[in-house]
Amino acid sequence: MISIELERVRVPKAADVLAAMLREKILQGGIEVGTDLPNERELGAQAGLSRASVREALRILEGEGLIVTRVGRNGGSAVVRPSSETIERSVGIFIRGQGIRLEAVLEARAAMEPPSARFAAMHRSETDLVEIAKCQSALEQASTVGDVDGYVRANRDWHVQVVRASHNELLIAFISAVAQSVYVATDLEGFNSVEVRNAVIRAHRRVMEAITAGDADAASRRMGRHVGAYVSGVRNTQEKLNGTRPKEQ
Amino acid sequence: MISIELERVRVPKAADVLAAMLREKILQGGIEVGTDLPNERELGAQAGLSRASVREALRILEGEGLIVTRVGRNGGSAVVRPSSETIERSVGIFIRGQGIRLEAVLEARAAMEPPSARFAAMHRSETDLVEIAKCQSALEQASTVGDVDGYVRANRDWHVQVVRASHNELLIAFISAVAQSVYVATDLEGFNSVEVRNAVIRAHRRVMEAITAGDADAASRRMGRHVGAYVSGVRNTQEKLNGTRPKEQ
DNA sequence: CCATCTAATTGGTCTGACAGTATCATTGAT
DNA sequence: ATCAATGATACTGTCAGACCAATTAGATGG
Repeated sequence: MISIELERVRVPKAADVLAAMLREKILQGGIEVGTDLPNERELGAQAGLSRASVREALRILEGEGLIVTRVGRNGGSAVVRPSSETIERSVGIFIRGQGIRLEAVLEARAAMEPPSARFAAMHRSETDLVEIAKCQSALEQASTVGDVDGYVRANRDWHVQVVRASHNELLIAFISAVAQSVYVATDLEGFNSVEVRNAVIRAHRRVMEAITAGDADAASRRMGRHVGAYVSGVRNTQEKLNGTRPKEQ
Repeated sequence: MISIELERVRVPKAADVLAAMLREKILQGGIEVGTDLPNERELGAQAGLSRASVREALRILEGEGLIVTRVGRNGGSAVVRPSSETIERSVGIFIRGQGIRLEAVLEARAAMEPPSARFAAMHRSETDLVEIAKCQSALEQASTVGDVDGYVRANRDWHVQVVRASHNELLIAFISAVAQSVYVATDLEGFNSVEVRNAVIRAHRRVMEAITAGDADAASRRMGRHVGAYVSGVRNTQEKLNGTRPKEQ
């Protein structure tokens, strides 16, 4: 018997094939947002598949954030613009699933935020400034009242709002995803001290001044110092907790 | 008739509920990687749902990269560690779906790579250096031969390998995702010139020197100049193409 | 001991039915 | 004529049951 070079034959599932077809039609063919796909029975008839397979394909696309499905008359699947939510979900699962340490998450955030602040200083609109200021007010308010959870939430919102001002959709998505994970993982104890909270508030103010003035270098530098201090703070807290610095593996 | 304050009642789908339950069990309960879930019929019996609903739930988890499913005897769904692939997929869809311009993607990359190079200089292992050097060889090889596509691919791999050396899983995932999108969107024309290719090769060498020497500042600075030049290059090409700079909206 | 066949187990697919829900169309009262 | 109630309708959601296809454990035979 002769032996032929033959790679393992792929047998994709029907639903995967249909999902891939529809995905390309939506992304490449540029079906406008809001367009209704044919109903499930119709799709099945066109593709020569059962309704079960069609539903599986639609569920895949829904998971990818490409369609939404509504029940009832005139219901069905409509094309939507994929939002950053999908990225945020997958990043959250990645962080939890890989067991990524808070320190590493903060490190990634510390890497992305200074350049984001730079872009924010360059591209911010008036409404961006207003939105950032709103978060800052909420932050200061929560701090004086002593509402630690509200404070941490406002803190997250402030950082997200700053990167929003950069008008770079990818950085917005990445930092939103990371900020959310930081928020849920943040040990509130670290912000029980008034001194820490006030330091954060002052740092924010200085960053906001730079962004408002359009001073890109200052915005980047000050944000760098701010998030750097944040990382060190968390690192110290954890060292105190563990007694020793967690070893890199 | 009295009117009660009543928010719109949410009716989640059976599959969503089951998927959420299993997801929590996997992530929080910490089911070890490799563990087999009960088979679909068994899951259906336990949850009191039909096999169709169970399959839909499993498909959701598969889309999230939490399980893999195999057919055949001793097949079934096994828990896996979510990889960066899921992030890369959702980022790719986000970029295509939102119609994000190449310039913005490069901008995000330019924001993340200098700090990544800094971490690489701080944390790189010997094997990291070897891997980076391999990509550089492939790059130079492809350049001398004139294999433009191979050159662009090796270029992507080099950048991914550098961030790998940072040992920050999040930055690795983000930059891999972005680099892949840059790769597929890159206009090969821009690299037809030998001068451009040689400039890239020289820049890479200087970054590698800094990373090898463990000089974090130099690594960051040089990588910043490198990717900055890249962005400008693409921007100029597109200006030439459009005759004018694309307006921000 | 090894190759081969058989059978059991599991996911993949299909069919057909009914329930649940949101919208449309009609009807009836004012 | 206007508008609210009411029924018809067109969808998705869910179910049950069957069969096909792939894979492998275990029996069988050399």
